[in-house]
Amino acid sequence: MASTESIIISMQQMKVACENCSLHQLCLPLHLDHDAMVALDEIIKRRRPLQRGENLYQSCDTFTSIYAIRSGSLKTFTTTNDGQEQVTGFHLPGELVGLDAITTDEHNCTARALETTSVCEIPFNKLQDLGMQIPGLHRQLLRIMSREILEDQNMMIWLAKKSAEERLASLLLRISKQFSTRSFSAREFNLSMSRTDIANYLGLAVETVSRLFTRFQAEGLLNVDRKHVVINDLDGMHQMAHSDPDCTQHEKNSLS
Amino acid sequence: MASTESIIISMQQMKVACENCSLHQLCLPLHLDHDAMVALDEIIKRRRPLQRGENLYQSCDTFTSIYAIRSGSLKTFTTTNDGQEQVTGFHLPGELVGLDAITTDEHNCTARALETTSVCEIPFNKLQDLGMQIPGLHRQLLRIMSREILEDQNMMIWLAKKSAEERLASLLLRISKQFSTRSFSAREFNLSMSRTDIANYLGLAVETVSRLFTRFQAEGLLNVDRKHVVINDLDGMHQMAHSDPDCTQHEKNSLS
DNA sequence: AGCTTTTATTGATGTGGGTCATTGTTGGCC
DNA sequence: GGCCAACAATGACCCACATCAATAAAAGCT
Repeated sequence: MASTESIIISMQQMKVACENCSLHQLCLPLHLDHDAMVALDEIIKRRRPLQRGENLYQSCDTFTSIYAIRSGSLKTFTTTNDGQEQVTGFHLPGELVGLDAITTDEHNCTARALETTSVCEIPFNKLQDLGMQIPGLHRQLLRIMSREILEDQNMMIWLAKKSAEERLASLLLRISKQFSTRSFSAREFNLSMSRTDIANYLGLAVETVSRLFTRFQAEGLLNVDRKHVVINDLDGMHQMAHSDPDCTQHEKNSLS
Repeated sequence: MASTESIIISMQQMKVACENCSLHQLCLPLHLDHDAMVALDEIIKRRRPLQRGENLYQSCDTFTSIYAIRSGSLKTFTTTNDGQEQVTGFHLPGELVGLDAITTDEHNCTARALETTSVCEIPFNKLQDLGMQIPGLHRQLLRIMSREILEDQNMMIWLAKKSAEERLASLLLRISKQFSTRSFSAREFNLSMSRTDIANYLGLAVETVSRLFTRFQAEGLLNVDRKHVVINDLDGMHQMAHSDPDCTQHEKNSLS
């Protein structure tokens, strides 16, 4: 019995090794050799999955680690000084969170699971040490942060310039693209976040988001039943978002 | 005559050395020893100042360097696929620009001088090499990028949640703070950017910005004559912006 | 199951700020 | 100096989206 259990454990360990992880080219798209991968693997802490509503970290927590999302999803939000919650992002598998805390040594937002979510914890100090040994790792880290800056700037443009329908369409397309990158359907998925979170994130009222879903459905762009979304007309959605289909053209860069 | 000239040149060189630069704790707030400072100094290229309207780099230019602003100011902007210009930021002395290009190896926005502006060019590859030698430099770079992410996220919150008057008040306070950090007046300064740029950046119409200036003046918060601004009531401005006076609370972190 | 709480939808109404149009102001240039 | 181009200010009007209010439908909880 004990031996059976140990076999199970080792299989799980194998399964969660970075080298075998289907996401490793998403979270750290770096061509590491076997030894480097093992080294990276060794500093990563596995944790039990977070339940819906549980916090990965909270605002003002001391910064120690960044986190790669393996499955599930998170929202990050800050609380403004008048007590209002502001969602700063939704984070899907393959993304890193916590990068914004490096500068302050404490977290500036709270990361909360939107569903059962498992993450890899990467202690930042150890990652730094590893950067001394693995050439290119530092540069890769900078690349990832640079990409985050770029994405945030794109988000700023959306918020400054785009109408309600463009914002919602853009968000749905971003989610759709994320699913298809992970070999899931780009057309059919479940939203893990509430209408309130979506509205908050997009800077809109809940009612507006609700009405937009209804309208998109009336126009035949999608079918929606609560969290379940089926996009019928991806091209139409792109037109609605007024972004060219390949909205992430910067991802096709040739990695060094 | 030749000797006099060589003396002048060496004095200029001394003046622009990082070690003597009054901004070095702004652009790279790292406690480097003399040797490290000299090493950093050696990789930095000086260039002739940019004239108003000149581009430091353009969208799609190959990324080679990041730039620290010594004096003057820049705007960065992208051109959306329908040909519209979108200002993504105003950059004042002590700030680094070009960080968002690391991930793509080419620039994603254009940086244009709003007035006569001088910058230090820091070749990125050499900076990386230097990072191998100077402990803490890499971490410092990550810190700076992390801060940029944080600031962009704050900007996203403004755009998503704040009213027109809050946005303009916040921008004016940010500029005011920047001047006071450099030991200039926090109350009186000249805006280097046009109303159109301000409006574009804040996601507002020019007319709205114009009306807001008029209203702020009528309410006694400030006096404005074209580009010249005198803030009469800093506290009132902070109330208008609905941000606690120390809107950059994360900057008071104890650097390692 | 029945209760309460949370979340989503839909309609009626109001308003902040966009759009359009006009005029005033400043600065560059011949 | 006078002309022109860019920039700024102000008013009239309008619409996208917020707000308020009521209802419906899930989701928890005991």
